[in-house]
Parts: sequence; structure tokens; C-alpha cells
Amino acid sequence: MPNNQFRRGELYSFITGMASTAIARRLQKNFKQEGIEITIEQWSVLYHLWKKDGISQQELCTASFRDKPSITRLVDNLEKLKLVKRMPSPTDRRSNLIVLTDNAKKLHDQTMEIASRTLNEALEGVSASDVERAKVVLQQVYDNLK
Amino acid sequence: MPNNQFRRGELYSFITGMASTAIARRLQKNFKQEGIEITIEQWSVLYHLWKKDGISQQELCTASFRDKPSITRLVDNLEKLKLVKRMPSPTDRRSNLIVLTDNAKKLHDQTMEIASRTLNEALEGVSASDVERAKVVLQQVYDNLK
DNA sequence: GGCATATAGTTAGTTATGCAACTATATAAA
DNA sequence: TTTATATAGTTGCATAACTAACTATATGCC
Repeated sequence: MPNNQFRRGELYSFITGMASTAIARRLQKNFKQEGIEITIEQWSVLYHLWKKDGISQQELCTASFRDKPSITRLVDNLEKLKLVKRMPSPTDRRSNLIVLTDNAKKLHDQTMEIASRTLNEALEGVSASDVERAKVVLQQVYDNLK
Repeated sequence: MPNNQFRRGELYSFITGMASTAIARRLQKNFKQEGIEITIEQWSVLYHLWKKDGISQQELCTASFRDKPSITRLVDNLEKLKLVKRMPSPTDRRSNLIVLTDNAKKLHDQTMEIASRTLNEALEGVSASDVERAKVVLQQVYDNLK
């Protein structure tokens, strides 16, 4: 096996697993410590709804890079938690519009503060320009494969 | 909400989801196209065993950044697929040594070639030095949170 | 209008993760 | 030696992901 193949195998584990799951776990832990009992996946859905409320499940799929079954179940669980409601679309009877409840609106400020703090923990000692360069690489990887 | 908090929220999605899941999906797809019916998680366990065969589940946990239940079940499934066997450790009766079967050894060359090719697809147009810099950032993130 | 096709969303089955609780064995301290 | 503690691994429960198959509605074409 050529040496560069080995190094790329190592890289795979870096990009694929380590940093992303570490951030996810830490964010989940920080939520829990403040008594916020939602998963980070649920939070990421709320995150898009806070930016734009009342969008369809399909729009949530696109925004959050998930497939339709994943969004169906995340919305199921968010509905059980009384954080969102499915409303029939007035223009398309196949489609639901997902709207935030007051409970979810109340979570915005606190969870965004925790997410911001978590990202600060994660990026401690990393310069803004290195972060930007890493973003560009990861975006390029995504674009190469989508 | 201050503007830089918003930008960091965007960054979160970069690091957490996009690139890593895109690579995982593409690798899975490339395996499947060549008729290799294992998951990338199973492959990542084999990957460590190819480097060093006959290690304990705990060593697999450390090497693959997974917790013990995850490794227990991955080894369960790999055993069902006749790709590994649990052997009792001769020195510690609590411990299993996980050894590759001949079937698993046969998968090495083909899957490494696919993984290498997939990573080439992913990194197309990204310079080696940018890859190295991104690796450093992701490693730093991991170290910050572990 | 009627038919083919595309789109929105749901359901079922398998795999994987995280967490907590558990068993069994090993090690260290009294 | 006995007791406490640490370690290796398993099991149960909840959540989430991917794939494939499905229902219902919309759209485009004849």
C-alpha cells in the first residue's frame, strides 16, 4: 500500500468522526447541564425554524441536509415535546408547514448562547483565519460529493 | 444576537454534519456499487484490525473513538458476517481479542482501494497543504473537547 | 378530461450512537 | 486475606440515520 494511501485513511477518521462527534457530544452535554432536554438533532431543526418559521418538511430536509424520513421523525418527536406543530399548507395539500410553538421560541436565546459557548470551547486556540480556511476545505469536500 | 454568533452557528453545521456525512455516504455508496455489503462503521473497525490484528475491544474503542457498547455491537455484527472472531485473552479473562477471519483479510485490498478513491473524489481541487491545515484545526477541536 | 410522472410525506426494517445499569474479573489497599 | 475500586465487556432503552416501499396530491402532456 503506498504511503499516501495510508495517510489519507488517517485523514478519513479526522474528517469523518472525531471533531464533529466531539462537538455534538459536548453540545448535548452542555444542553443537559442547563436542564435543556432536547437532542442536538432536534435543536438543529429548531435552529432552521428560528431563521424561518413555517417552512415545509422538504425545506427542512434541504436546510438541514437530512432525508425525508429523518425529518418526519424529528418533527414527530418535536411535536410530542410540544415544540412545533404541523399545519396543513394552504396552497399544497401534500405539504405540511412546520411552525414553532411559544415553548420553542423561549428556547432560542438560551440554546444559542450555549451553542456559541460550545463553539468557543471547540475553537479555543484556533485563529479565525484557520477556521475560515478549514471551512473552505470542508465546503469543497461537500461540493465535490453532493 | 450578535453577528459573529450567527456565523459560528453556520460553522457548526459545516464541522458537524456536511463534509463528514457526505464522505460517509459516498464511501457507503462506492462499497455497494462494487458489491461489498458492509457498513462503513464495520469497515472502520476492520481498518484498525488490518493495522493490528488480535487486539481487545477496549483497544478498538480507543482506536476508533467509540464507546464500549458501540464496539460490542459492531463486533457482534462482524461476527455474524464471519469477518471477525472473539477469542478469549490468555492473560485477562475479562477481555476478548478480536481476530480477523480469512474472509476479512480478502476484503483489505479492494476496500482500501475504494476508500482511497473516495477520498480522492472528496479532496478533488484541495491542495495537500490546505488538507494538512484543516486536519490541524480538526485535531485541535478534538483535543479541546476530549 | 385522462394518464404518466413528479413531489410531499409516512412507514417498516436494519444499523448505529449515547447513556445508564449491570456482571465478571483484576488490582490495590487495609 | 478481605475489601474496595477499577476495568472489560454486555444489555436495555431512546434517538437517529439510510434504504426501500408506500399513499396522496400535483403537474404536464395527449
